[in-house]
Order: sequence, then structure tokens, then C-alpha cells
Amino acid sequence: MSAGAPTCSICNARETTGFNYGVLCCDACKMFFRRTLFVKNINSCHRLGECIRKCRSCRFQKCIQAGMVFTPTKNTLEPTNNDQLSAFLFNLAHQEELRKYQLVNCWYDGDPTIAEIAEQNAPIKFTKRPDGFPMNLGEWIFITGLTSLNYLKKFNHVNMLNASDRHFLLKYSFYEISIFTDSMRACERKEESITFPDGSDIISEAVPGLEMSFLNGIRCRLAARVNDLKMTKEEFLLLSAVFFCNPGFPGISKSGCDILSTYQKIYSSALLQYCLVTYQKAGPTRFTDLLAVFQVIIKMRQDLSYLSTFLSICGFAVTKKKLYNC
Amino acid sequence: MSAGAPTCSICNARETTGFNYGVLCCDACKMFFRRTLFVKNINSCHRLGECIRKCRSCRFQKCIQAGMVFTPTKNTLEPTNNDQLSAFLFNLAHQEELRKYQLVNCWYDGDPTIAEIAEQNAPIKFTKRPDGFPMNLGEWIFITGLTSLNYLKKFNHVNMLNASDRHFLLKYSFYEISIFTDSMRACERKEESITFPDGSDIISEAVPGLEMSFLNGIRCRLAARVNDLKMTKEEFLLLSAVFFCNPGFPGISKSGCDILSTYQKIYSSALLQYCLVTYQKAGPTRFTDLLAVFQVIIKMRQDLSYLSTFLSICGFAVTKKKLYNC
DNA sequence: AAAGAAGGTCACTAGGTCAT
DNA sequence: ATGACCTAGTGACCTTCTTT
Repeated sequence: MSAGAPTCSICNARETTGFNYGVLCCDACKMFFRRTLFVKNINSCHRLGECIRKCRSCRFQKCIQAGMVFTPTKNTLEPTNNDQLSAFLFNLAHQEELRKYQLVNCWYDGDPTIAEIAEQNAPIKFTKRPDGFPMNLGEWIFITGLTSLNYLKKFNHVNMLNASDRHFLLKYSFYEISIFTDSMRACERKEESITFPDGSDIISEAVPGLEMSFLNGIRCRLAARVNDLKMTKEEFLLLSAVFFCNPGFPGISKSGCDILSTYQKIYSSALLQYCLVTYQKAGPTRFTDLLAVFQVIIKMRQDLSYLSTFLSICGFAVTKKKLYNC
Repeated sequence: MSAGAPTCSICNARETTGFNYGVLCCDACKMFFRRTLFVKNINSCHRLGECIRKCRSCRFQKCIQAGMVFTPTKNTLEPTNNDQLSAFLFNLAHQEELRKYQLVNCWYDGDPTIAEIAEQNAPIKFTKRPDGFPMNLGEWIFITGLTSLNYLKKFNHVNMLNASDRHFLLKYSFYEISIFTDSMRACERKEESITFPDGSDIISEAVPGLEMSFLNGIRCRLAARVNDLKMTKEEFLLLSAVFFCNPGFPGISKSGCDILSTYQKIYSSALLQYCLVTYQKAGPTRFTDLLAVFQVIIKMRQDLSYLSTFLSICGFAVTKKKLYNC
């Protein structure tokens, strides 16, 4: 009797009805997630998703942790569809909050490859980082990359790609997204230079034979640009999404490119709408200013590649984690 | 036309508006029940539920008899939600008063099975026991079990279970709850040994070949533990509720277990809050001391099973009521 | 046409409000 | 204190859309 569908992993009460917003769950949790995104009537509760009680905040946290994602479909440029944009932003903001929480508090015991992460269609399972856990440069780089990957994996378009395209997309974008996020954090903390959450430098101490100006460029240039623009959190989230749909990454198939550009259009028109609503006539200029940040991200990425190669030749390789090798 | 809703069984005056706190009744009686739980402004009236008009006490009694139940939903550990806990306790205390009244004064003419009781979604209909009704051991055991079942059936979670799970839950818990209640009564009467309300022994007189220490263990061990702890009525009520949500009873489905553990969390956090408020720093210890009583209840249950089997082999079976057979 | 997922609808009930 | 009425969250069920 009652073979039925498996039990919904979010409410642990009802049977799943299929994939809803990217996650296998029940109809009730689907509607709950949707309503919450559109109405945003959530009071934050300190225990993150733990009071299985009738706590709306924790139920929503469980949705976010399970990877539920809302993606706008209707043309967000229609002013009437503004609530689609705002639901999308609400969704992204909570995903980003989770990423930040995991970066500061969590840990992952293992050394996965990008390919392994791309294969898994469940979110990465982090564990609480023990108090007094010794974080060094390599650990920070690792957890930064891993939390970024976990954030990126949830996007709708990732699940639509075939295994190979998904692998390439994550491989060629997670590093850029990480440094962009790092720069945004520096900006929020009113710091000129990128650091890790504990304040430590992102470049290893002893680097012989490299110009200080080059190293300071890595530390500061992108953060300075973000700061000059006074980039909002919403702009950051949308811009990351647009960047993450770059159809130009190497190795991606024709059909993959099509999917990526479809989504890139969605996200960039969402960004444009945000700019128009927020800056009125100055909206289009703002939009292009934001897109121009891509160049700075790519420049920083190149500098970091050079630095990494240089260090490794000198025998100073910082991390041997597979994330950054293959 | 004018089919309308049936008349409210509590006030016999208005039309029902649907299920409120588990009972089909009108809006006015719903609000009356809620207000009374939270304000507790009730003067007890000697005629139990009989003067329907204008008597608040009797109206509330009718609510209780009809099986209305309030279950805390907000996190009772929030100090601001203390009134939820107190409303819940007020509710339980009155349900328990009713059970006690029925045990002492009522009777049930029939021999129902657990399955039949589980199917009925109305409370069990007891009748007044005639003066001078001859109570023997078997009658006491029967009415004890039946009033316990009537008490338990009203809990919110029972109505959420499917028919099969409900049957198993009642089947495997009503006996334990009964002996726990019996022990509490002994304690209130300052007696070391469990007896029925008329003072008669719970073990049949002629039991050949069993050690006195074994029999006295059954009579006294649980009551002694309750007495040692100086368990309050509130602790007893909450602890019973926690026990009654044991997801480990045999035969219960996965979804049933989930429902039970959800409610067990609610009740146990209510108990914890009670302990914290009442005993301050000693609260957590008190909480675990109380939970440890489960072991004693289970031990007593086992001893009684053995006794029952033993007696039945000797041809001394005390009761042939179906409650205790199938 | 069949299946899977997004989105819409509505009956239901806990809890709040306010004139009496 | 009461009860008629209101509000909001919920989830079962339905429709629509897309893809194969």
C-alpha cells in the first residue's frame, strides 16, 4: 500500500508531485515558495531552516537550501511584470545570503573536481566549520570557489545544459564570479582592497620579483570600479547572472550556446529594467556602465592566472585543490 | 434552498461554519473557546455542561466534551508566546478533568475494538453509571482504558493520521497512558501503590506463584518515580502528550512517523519551556529527568504484559474485553 | 497525445477587529 | 464579553503552456 511518490524533502509531510522550480517537492511547498517570492512576507528567524515547526522563515530557508529557483519568463521590460523582476531578485538575494553564510561558517571535507560537482544535481552538502578551525590562504580560496559553484549550480539554465556544457560553463565562470563577489564584499566593508572574511590578504605574503603595483592592481582594481559605480546589491546579482550566461566560454556546444544566450537575454533585460526603473532617463547609460565591468573582471582574472603560474614556477603554489587544476 | 449548515452542537443556536479547533461548530463558539483558553476567566459550575444558557462554565465544558483542542503553532520557546503554552495547558487540564470525571462516574455499554474506536471521529459517548453499580477489577480496567482512549483521540495529530496509523497509535499507546495516569492519581492521593478510584487493587487477588516483589514493583515503581520527582500536573500532561507522539510504535507508516515527530517536537518544546520558566537554570536537567520516566512506564507495561500472560495461562484472565485482545 | 511543470483558483480555518 | 465579519496563509485541484 501507499507506494506513491517519495516524501517531500522540504516539508517532510506530503508526497512529491514532481520537479517544481528545479527541486523535487510537493505541490504545497511549490505554492509556498512561489507565494513567498511574490509577496515577500517573511520574518527572519535566527535558526536557519531548523525549526520544522510552522515557521515560514525556516520553510523558505529549506526551499532556498534545496536549490529552488524562480526564473522570470515573461518579458520583464513590461512594467506590469515588475513583480517578476522583484521575485527574481528576492530569490537571488536569498541564494546569495546562503552563499555568504556558507563562506563564513561552513566547510567541505573533500577535494572534488569541477566535473564531479557538475554531475551532482543536488546542492553541495557543507558541514559546519568547527570553532577555531585554522583558515589559511588555500582554505579560503577553496571554500570561496566551492560556495560560488554551489550558488551557480542552482541557476535554471545550468540544469538545461548537457553534462559537457555544464562542466565547461562552471569551469570557466566560477572563478570570475568568485572574484566579483569578493570585490563586492570589499565594497560593502568600505575597504579598498579585497580580503577574505577574516580580513586576510588574497595574495600570499612572500612573492619575490613582482611589482607592487601589479599586486595592488589585483587587490584593488575591481573593487575600486565597483565602488566608483556605487553598485547596488541588486545590480551585482543581475550582473553576475548575465556574466554567468556568457555563451562565449570555450568548449560549449551550439545548442548550449543557444540556451545560454536565451537566458542571457532574460537576465540582461531584467538588469536593464532595473536600471530604467531606478535611474529613469539615466538608466541606459547606467546599464552600459555596468556591463563594462566585465572587462575589469576579465583583466583581474588574467592577472591572477599570471600570478598563479608565476608562483607555481617559483615553487610557491598556494592550493593543490582539484577545483583549480583540471 | 435554505439547506444551510447543520446547527452547532455546542450552542444549539447558530449554524456551523466549518471545523474549528477540530470540531464542527459555529463561529461564536469557536471564538468563545479561543478567548476562554487565553483569558481563563471561568468559574466552575457544578452541573457539568448542563445549563446551556448564559453559563460560561457549562459552555466551555461542552466545548471540551465535543473534543475541541488548541495546539500551539508558534514557537513556544519564544518568551512572548508564553500564552500559547498556557492556553495549551489549560486545554489539556480540562480534557484531563473530563477523563477523570468519566472514570469515576460513567459507564459504557458495549465491547468495542480499538479499530472501531479509531474509526469514529466523534468522542466516545459515555453514560452515567447508576448508583451502586458493581465495579470489579475487569470493569475498572475497561473503563480506565476507554476513558484514556477518549482523551487521546482528541489530539490534533490523531486526526491528521490515516486510518491505519491512527489505529496503531491508539493501540500501542493507550495502555501506557493509562498506567501513567493511574500512577499520577496514586501520587495525588499520597498513596504508594496504584489503586482504582474506589481504592481497589489493580492486581487480581489470587495470583499463585508470582513473587510479591514483582507484583509490588508493578503496583509501586512508577508511582514512586512520579512521587520522587514531585511531578506537577502540567508536567504530567505535557509528558503524556510527548509520549503519545512516539513515532516508534510498530506498524506506523513513514508519513505517519513524520506527523508524529512534528507534533512530538511541538509538545516537547512546550515541556522544555515549562521547565525553563519554572525551574530556571535547573530547567534542562528537569526536562531530561522527566523524559527518563518513559523507561519506567515501558518497564511497567512489560511487567503487566507478563502478568497478564501468566494469569491467562493459569486460567485467571481478568478481562475478556476486545480493547485488550486484538 | 502524453507528460511535466508553471501558474491560477478557491474552499477552508486560525486569528484579528469592532460595534454592541 | 460577545459574535458577525474580515484578513491572510494554505494546499488540493485545475488550467495552460511547452516539449517530445
